[in-house]
Amino acid sequence: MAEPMNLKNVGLRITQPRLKIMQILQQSAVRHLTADDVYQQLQLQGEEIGLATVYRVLAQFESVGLLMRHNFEGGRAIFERNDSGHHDHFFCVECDRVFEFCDTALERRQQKIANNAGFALQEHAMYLYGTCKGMAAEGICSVSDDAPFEVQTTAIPSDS
Amino acid sequence: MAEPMNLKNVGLRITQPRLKIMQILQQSAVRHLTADDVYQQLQLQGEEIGLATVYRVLAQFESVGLLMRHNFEGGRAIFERNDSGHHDHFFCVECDRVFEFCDTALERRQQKIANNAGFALQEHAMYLYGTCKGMAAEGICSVSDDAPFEVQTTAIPSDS
DNA sequence: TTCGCTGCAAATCCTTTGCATGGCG
DNA sequence: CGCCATGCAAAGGATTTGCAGCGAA
Repeated sequence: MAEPMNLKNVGLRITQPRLKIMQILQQSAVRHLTADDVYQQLQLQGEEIGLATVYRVLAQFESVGLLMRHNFEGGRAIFERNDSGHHDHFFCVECDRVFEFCDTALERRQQKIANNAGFALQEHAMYLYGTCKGMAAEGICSVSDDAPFEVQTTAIPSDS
Repeated sequence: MAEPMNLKNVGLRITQPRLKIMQILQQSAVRHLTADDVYQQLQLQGEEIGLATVYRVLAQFESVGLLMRHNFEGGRAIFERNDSGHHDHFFCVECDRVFEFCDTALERRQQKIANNAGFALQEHAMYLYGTCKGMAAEGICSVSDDAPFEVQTTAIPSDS
């Protein structure tokens, strides 16, 4: 994966709108963006790219695996670049931010549940909803999307 | 919980539309319904209840805990009666059915992850995607929505 | 040049809301 | 009888689509 996000690699014609949108996705410190977020960024940069094109390009990027589309609560789709391996999400209902984590014990447990039930597990999505540390302590969110919170715990017994 | 779904118990005025909608929710073999599914059922039964009322009543039922609202993929809200305790969902990508399960070890693990990170966990949603037992074995789904598959495992070590 | 891509606007889909009427308590 | 609830229609927000012109290969 030397070139994780390359238009040629996925068979899409190279156009200005696609290049610009990809640039925004790659450079954004915030990993979780709505279509409108991308559109706003384009406008800030003076680009004359229509919202319809943003939707079309994001859908194309998703279909070739460059992006993942999430459907959190609230109805709007959230796009995330697909370059950092699997992880789950924590959504702060107070500050509306999305944090990421990955817990291998949790992953193993999911696999085991599927196995026990005779299900062939392909993938999963887990969303935790609650209040983040900063919101609870001071009424403001203290964690930025730039440095998303991560949990990588592995060895804690499940029945602790 | 002798009367798990009773309008009086939750302080809602008893009206025909609410009674009819509750009846549909209670009698439906399929536990996961969209607002339009409910509306279609009402029309089949010859009821003159507007779609707006369906949405309003479902929202009220949700706010008093009779229903849960899910936002699966696809943008439309899915409502489910809240009479069987918390559970997570397994989607069979072959037969498009939804199964339910609840695993306490998984629940504990989620709580622990949140605790470690300083998050106040309010709720969560977990969706496993894969192929169900029947599909894998015979090409048809062997489990009906009427008798949803359940996993209640509790004591399996997380590091198996 | 060719055919895919884009912008714009209109169309869809799902859901919510305003308002006058109707029905529960 | 007083209000809350409902039906209808219209508004709203997110996303998709039709179509003529533009641009990459």
